[in-house]
Amino acid sequence: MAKAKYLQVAEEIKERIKAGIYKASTLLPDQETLAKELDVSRLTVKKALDGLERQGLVYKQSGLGTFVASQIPIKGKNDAPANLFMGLKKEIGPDRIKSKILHFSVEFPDEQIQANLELKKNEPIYNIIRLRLLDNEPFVIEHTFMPVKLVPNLDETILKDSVYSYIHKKLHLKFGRAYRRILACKSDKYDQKYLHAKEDDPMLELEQIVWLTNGQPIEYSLSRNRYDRRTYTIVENNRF
Amino acid sequence: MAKAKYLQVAEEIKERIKAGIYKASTLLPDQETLAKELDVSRLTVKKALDGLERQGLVYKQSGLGTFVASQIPIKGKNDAPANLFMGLKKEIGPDRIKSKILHFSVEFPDEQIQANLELKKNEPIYNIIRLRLLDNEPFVIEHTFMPVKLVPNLDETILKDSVYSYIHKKLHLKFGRAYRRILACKSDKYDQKYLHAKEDDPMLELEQIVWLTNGQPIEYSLSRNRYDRRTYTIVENNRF
DNA sequence: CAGTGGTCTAGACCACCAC
DNA sequence: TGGTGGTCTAGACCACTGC
Repeated sequence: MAKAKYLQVAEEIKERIKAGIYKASTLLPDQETLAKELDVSRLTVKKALDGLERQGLVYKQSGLGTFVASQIPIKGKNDAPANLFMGLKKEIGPDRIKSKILHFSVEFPDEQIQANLELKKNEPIYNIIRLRLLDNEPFVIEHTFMPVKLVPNLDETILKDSVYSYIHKKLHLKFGRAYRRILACKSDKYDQKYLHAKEDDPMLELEQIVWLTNGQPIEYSLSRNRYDRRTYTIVENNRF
Repeated sequence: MAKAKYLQVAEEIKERIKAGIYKASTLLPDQETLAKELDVSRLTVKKALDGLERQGLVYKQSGLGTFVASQIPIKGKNDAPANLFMGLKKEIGPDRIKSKILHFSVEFPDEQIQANLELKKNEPIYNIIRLRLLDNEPFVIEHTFMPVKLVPNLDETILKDSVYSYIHKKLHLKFGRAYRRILACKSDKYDQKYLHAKEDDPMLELEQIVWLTNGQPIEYSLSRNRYDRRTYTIVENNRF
């Protein structure tokens, strides 16, 4: 089955913006015209534009039309979108990311993990600590907890490769939603040893719970970044 | 004019979840049933549920139904949603927030501000630094730049009260989208003096550009928080 | 006033899931 | 196989904007 029409339409319009056919701060053709040209209904065009508006690529003004949004001037090289559902390998590229396993065990969950992953006390979890290297430089320490029952047969090979790809492609599970918290904190011994953070260097931490589309929590994790290597970004639209 | 039906429906369903009529991890009535009960079309119900799904309150499974999402177990007292379009006064409550103006001037913008606010070099800006106090305790330092042409007649009274409320209620301008960056950094003299941060205390900074619904940038700002007083949270859904 | 996007409807067909 | 949500259509009316 092909992708939904509204996604194809969104893709097409996105391409045209990228290609410069529709230029920044100018009007797009109106929804009716686009609908006729692309041979879909107006509602399908609107749905596509709604998606692009949420992504910040266009904005609409009732009574006027739909405009291409201006470029964002403060993009930085350490920026990472805070709303992604993918692993580092996919985000940055498999060639640039290497992983070193600092800890890998199976345990019974303590009370906090039981609550975060909705588990009973005798349902085992993986306790994983990985150092991720970007271009062979220490980058992030990821501390991950996952229920064994949802991710069977996890091993060192998968941990070195890509856990997310294993979950998606082998187990055919899909991520649904996530709750994330971003905070600053002081560096600990681990950060100093593995990320070469100094004692008075701040750390940027991302704490998250990820749920599958069927509502089951599959991951609770903490990612600790050096403050000079990572920033998190959010594109937000007031209309939704 | 009353609010759109799909927003009223969303509100109604939200209330029922809060009231416990629909309980966590259980099925909602199907869309057709809800549509009949609330006397709207099925599409209107779906639109309402889409909104609630984006907010993380429910999740849908094709073929099964719509479920009430489980409670989030890691909510903390310093959590602030990273996707809000409102001032501190409205977020936390006007009684608990006080503001002290540390700096207020009108200037020509430097090159960075010109780029961030899409201004020419002779279009003046406000340069505002405010210390915000929560329950009379130092909380955030906000450094804000706004074009004078979009926000005329700004004065100390408004700065002490609520800039956002002035922009919305007096000037009738609406925020459209925002690009935000969250980062950790070291404390500077200002943080130490006004937020009583220690020299080796990390800071959590939010940098953002906010656009109006008509595409004009209205604000570039930096909010500096003590690491132990603020965390930013994001609810994200993989489907959108 | 004309043109734009926003909303809403009834009806149809499809994909997905449990049984 | 039956019931669920996902998509799509044609058509209608409304609200907002600039002229």
